[in-house]
Amino acid sequence: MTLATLTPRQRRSSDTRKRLLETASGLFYTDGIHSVGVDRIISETPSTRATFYRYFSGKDALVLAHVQERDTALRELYAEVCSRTPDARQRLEGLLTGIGDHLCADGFRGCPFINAAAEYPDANSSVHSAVLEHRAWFASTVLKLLQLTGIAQPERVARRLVLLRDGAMVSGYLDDAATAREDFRMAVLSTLETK
Amino acid sequence: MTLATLTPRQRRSSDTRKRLLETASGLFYTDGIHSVGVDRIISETPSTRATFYRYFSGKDALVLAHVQERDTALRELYAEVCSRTPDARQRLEGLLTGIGDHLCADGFRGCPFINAAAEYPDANSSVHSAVLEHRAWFASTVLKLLQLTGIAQPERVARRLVLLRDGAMVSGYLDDAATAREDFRMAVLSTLETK
DNA sequence: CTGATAAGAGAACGATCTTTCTCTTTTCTT
DNA sequence: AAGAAAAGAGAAAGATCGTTCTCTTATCAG
Repeated sequence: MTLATLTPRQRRSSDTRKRLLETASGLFYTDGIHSVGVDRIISETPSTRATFYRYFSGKDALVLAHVQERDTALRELYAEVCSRTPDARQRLEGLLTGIGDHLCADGFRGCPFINAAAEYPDANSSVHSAVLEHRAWFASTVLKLLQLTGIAQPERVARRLVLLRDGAMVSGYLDDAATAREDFRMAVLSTLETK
Repeated sequence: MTLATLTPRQRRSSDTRKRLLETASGLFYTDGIHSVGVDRIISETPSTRATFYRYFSGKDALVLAHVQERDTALRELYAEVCSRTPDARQRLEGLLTGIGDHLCADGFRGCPFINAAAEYPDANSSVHSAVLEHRAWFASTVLKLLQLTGIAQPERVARRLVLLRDGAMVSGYLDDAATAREDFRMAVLSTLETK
């Protein structure tokens, strides 16, 4: 359903929901999920409790929407990269340098999926499952790119790159971000070198 | 102060505190810090509220003690490794294979420091600072070992190994642990190869 | 044995959090 | 213009959490 098919009332509704979700997602990311209460989300949107519970069945649904929204945002960002660069090798480089730049961006506080998984250890949790789904998408995306570039042992290299990405996310958050970016860049280069 | 210098009463006291801390540390690690209340810790120790607040000024102090206890435990574990193997190269290998094995151990739920940092993003927090302190110790430990082995560019290699460790911790938690161990092992080997 | 200290047991307070509810106002549709 | 849908405003219930408190029992020291 595109935006044009919506009535103005429905568009207003979806805007309200989007605003609530954006506020929540930002607060969840910067302050941690369990540390942010519904009251704070509502008071900072601005909106009201009744409106919030009209769009979300509860906080659990909001947290799940937060993780899924981050997931779709990254998928769309990657789709943009693909639309600009048809070459697989360039797509891969754009993806990896994008990750490195992300570490140094303002307000970077680590990987939202890793952080969410830390707060939701139960593998049966819908939030935890959403994290695993995103990770599966990312891993398969990297693998496909490597297969297209014709690199040797694409599965092994793909897992190595994902490992480096996770480490860079942690290091960019808890160590110096610029150093983490450079270390990640160097590690990626030596990984992609023919061995 | 050794155990022999304590009076029996003091020994009993420190046992009670230790029991409370061990229960809390286990629950914090497996279920997340904000998800575990004081009531649950007390009911599972077993102990009572009054006793708990005799040894800890509050939950914040308990959380900090949890992180610090994990830190000292790892430092002591490393000291044991050092006492067994005097060679720096063997110490490094013991440290790295120990990390890999740790990923596959029962009840592994990721790095307790990374997880704690996800729940305490405020850099001024005592918990967050304790995480950074542990990471600084680990990074300097790896660097010293590399310097003793006489490897080229020890700072660069040390940062690479820490990056791989962080990635392995995340992957061991959210992906297949055995695969993460093997990927970590291979990445370490290619990092330590002379280039 | 006696006093002091530690721990067990549980009530209770205040704060916070999630959720539900009612009432009013605004906005869009017909 | 009239009715319907959405959002604002705020009270309040119900649960949980962190904390403090009193009272009793067990244990060790002198």
